[in-house]
Amino acid sequence: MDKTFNPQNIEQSRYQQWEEQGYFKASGEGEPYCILLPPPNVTGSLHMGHGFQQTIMDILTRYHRMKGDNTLWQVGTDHAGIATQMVVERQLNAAGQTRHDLGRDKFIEKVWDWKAHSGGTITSQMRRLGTSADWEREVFTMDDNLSAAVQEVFIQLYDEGLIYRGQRLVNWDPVLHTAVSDLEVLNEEEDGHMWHMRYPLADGSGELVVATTRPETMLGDTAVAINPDDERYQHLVGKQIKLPITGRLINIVADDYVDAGFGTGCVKITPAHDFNDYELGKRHDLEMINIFTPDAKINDNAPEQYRGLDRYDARKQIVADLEEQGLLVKVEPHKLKVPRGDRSGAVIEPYLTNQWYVAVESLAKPAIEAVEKGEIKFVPENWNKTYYQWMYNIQDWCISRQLWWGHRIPAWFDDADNIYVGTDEAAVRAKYKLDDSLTLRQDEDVLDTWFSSALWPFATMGWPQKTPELETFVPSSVLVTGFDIIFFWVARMIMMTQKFTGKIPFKEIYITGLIRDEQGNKMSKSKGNVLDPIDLIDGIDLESLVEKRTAGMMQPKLAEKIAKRTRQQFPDGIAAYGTDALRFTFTAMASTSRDINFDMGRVEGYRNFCNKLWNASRFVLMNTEEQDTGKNGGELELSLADRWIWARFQQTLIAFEAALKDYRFDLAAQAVYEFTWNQFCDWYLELSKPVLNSDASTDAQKRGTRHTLVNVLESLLRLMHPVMPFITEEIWQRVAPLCSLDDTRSIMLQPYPQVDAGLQDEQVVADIEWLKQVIVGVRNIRGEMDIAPSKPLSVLLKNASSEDKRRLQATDLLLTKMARLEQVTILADGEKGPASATAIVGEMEVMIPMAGLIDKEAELARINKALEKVKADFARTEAKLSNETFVSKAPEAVIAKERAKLDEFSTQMQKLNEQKETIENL
RNA sequence: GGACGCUUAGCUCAGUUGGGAGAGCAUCGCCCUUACAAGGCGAGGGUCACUGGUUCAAGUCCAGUAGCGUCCA
Repeated sequence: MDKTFNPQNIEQSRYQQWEEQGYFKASGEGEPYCILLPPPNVTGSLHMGHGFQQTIMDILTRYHRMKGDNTLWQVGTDHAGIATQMVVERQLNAAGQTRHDLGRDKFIEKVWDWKAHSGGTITSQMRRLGTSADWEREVFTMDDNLSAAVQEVFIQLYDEGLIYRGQRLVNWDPVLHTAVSDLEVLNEEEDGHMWHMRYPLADGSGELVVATTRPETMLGDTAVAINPDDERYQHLVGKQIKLPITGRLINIVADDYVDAGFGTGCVKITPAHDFNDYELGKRHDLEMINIFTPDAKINDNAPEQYRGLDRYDARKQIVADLEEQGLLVKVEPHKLKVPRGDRSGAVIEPYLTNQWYVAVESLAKPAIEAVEKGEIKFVPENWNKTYYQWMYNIQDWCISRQLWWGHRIPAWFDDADNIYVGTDEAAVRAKYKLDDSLTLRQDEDVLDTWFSSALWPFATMGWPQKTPELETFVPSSVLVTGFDIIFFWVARMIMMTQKFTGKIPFKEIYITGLIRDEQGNKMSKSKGNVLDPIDLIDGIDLESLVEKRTAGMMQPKLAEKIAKRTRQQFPDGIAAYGTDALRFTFTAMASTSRDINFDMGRVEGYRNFCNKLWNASRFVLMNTEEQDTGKNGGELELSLADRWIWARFQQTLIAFEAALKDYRFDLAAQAVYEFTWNQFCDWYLELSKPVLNSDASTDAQKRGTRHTLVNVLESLLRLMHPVMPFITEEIWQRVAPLCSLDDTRSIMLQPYPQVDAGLQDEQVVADIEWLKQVIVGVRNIRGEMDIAPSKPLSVLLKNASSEDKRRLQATDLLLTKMARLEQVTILADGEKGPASATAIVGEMEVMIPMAGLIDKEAELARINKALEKVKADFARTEAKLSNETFVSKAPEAVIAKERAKLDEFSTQMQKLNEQKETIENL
């Protein structure tokens, strides 16, 4: 084995073997356990959030597989309508073409070409993470069978009246020329202005001043609203305004929606271009005047001089015109929330169009109940509040998109715009008994990508066919995802799965935190703080990293800033930490918090942990390979240390499994880290050396220790395999032949370790803890007295009880070696011993005579420090116990514990005082 | 405006039904001891944001305040 752990040499070939051997497939035996991968965009590449969530899914998958469950991790990708269409369109544009030049069919062919060549990026990156998904079952949301499911669902919902077509105000992306759902719009605060404009009353009796952030929309105003309780304006209700520029007459209406304290208290109402105004307009039966083209240019409903102007040019013009007419009162700087499309970044325009909607109310009800009844549980539980809040206020879902790439809506229109829904034109004609002479045209639009994602839990299992998978893996076990798509996806899956299978889609929903940078900022291209998980695995040099972070930056200043920061933060680029270290980092950071600040220091720490495990394994192998490990029989005599490490392993296994059960991956990681490093490496390996290296050890003893070394390591590897698949497999392949195992193909196929009550032994644990205390006591004195670790010492034990003596006898060899002692002498009762530096272990004092070794002042200082600490402890405990209410009200056990503590502190104080006196008298 | 969350060591974070403040990294000493310097041994470091309440006992429960953040309107 190499002296240091080199992940690059092992990972990819191991993965290939696993995949080729078909180890990722469900066994078909045992309890079903299923995880659905939230399908990543086929255009996407792996980001830290994917890495994090997929690590967790893989831990659960590998764990349950080893536990013997019938485990399926269902993977696939999402066709990502807008994103994918944009990618391919951009390529066309670069070649001087548009999609319209090609036409719909040719364009879609191009998209499929693109998918065939570049669509596999994210799935190959997933493989680098070690994800053990069943790739043979990989699906794509545009596959034939999934498309059939989409059609089926659409048709059924339409036939039941749950899908309808209607004219509504939608979020319109004027760049992409499509409607988008509320969830695809990001509202961010931006600097803008508030224009105060004079609106004269029609009867010439005065004027109102309205404030707006969008003066250009005045061309579509159909009312001015005031609050009904606003005494300033009450008397004007019912009067009319003569709208400037257009000269149209509009009403003054009263509505609670208006906040009298905001702006001037008078609000211009543009029902066709604002969601609140739209609602208000419906309440007051106002006319809706659309003033924009699909490009957000002024249309023919506006006065001629503005037609064709872009909305922002129109704004300038209108403001100028108003000013000229003396109708502009003032302009103030104003911060406002600007809606932008999450794909295009364009300012979204509320726009009146015909769209398809799902009426969700009846679907939402059982979906809410499933969570209320506890059939579906959120982890952490608190997220159900977010879910309820959304579900109780759920709006009908706009599912049509004006795109080419996606599931085309299975609806046909005749010339009178009657709607016919069915799988294809022939089916439609048959279904509705239409005459052949009637011309039909199919709806041009496609469905929202999330519409197909919502069917994921059952469509991936073969629905609408009745398949065994549908029976076995619905509901799935747990959904691992981020809170950002509870609405987008989780809620919709629950609704659709219940509707079409009568079952819930999953039993638990584990909501992960969001990975941020080390300062808590969201990772984003524009901030230049994005980390690529693959770079953490393979490493990247500084220049490539800078290049990557600044590529395609439109603003040179920003690029410069990012480059500078990157050079500062990663002067040597990023080291290759390997997949296991990255996975362990994700695992250790998976606590209950909703934000996770990714700290590079921890990746490095866990890389070191991998190296530690690697080297510990080297040590084990060096001492067991080609030696008798008892695998073929022979007497095994287990030392105290051997029995101790087995007992500690049981504790670790229990803690690890309990943590996994609660989805506390951080605690699981901590348990395995602590055991491996602080118990197995720091103590057990050291404690095994005296046995292995001593001529006094019998064959049975050596065999026992070798057996323990190799078998504890083997069990430990299995325990941690779900977290760190590569390094554990690599080491296990060397270790397995030294154990009595029938099947050594892969650690993946091994059973998970089981708790063995027979190996739990509190007495042994206490004995070794005692030994550790004595050793640490001696080391302490060495450290603080500046005595070389290599110098052998003589030690006296004072006030040793029979238990201490028993333990000393049982651990004599270990103690001598580990503390580098040449002699251990037990003082007789009452014997004082020479002046010494002392460590206290329970009632016993471990003394190192000072003669020639120890500096009087230094030892006094040490004693004083210890005394002060004990005194403080004593005082606190004493105060507690002398409090009568404490003694009368606290539970017996607590009081007894306090009393015991007081005794302990008192003994320690007494001993320290004695020592102090002895040394002072020197 | 509504909902939710966070504030514990220099940094990143644990702290399970209330009962002697923890880890990793960083810092400071000493060590190239035959698994590991990506290491070993040891040390220092905290008014648990603030105020009040409940309790024998509060980092933990309750109320309020401040700061930060997320989502929804």
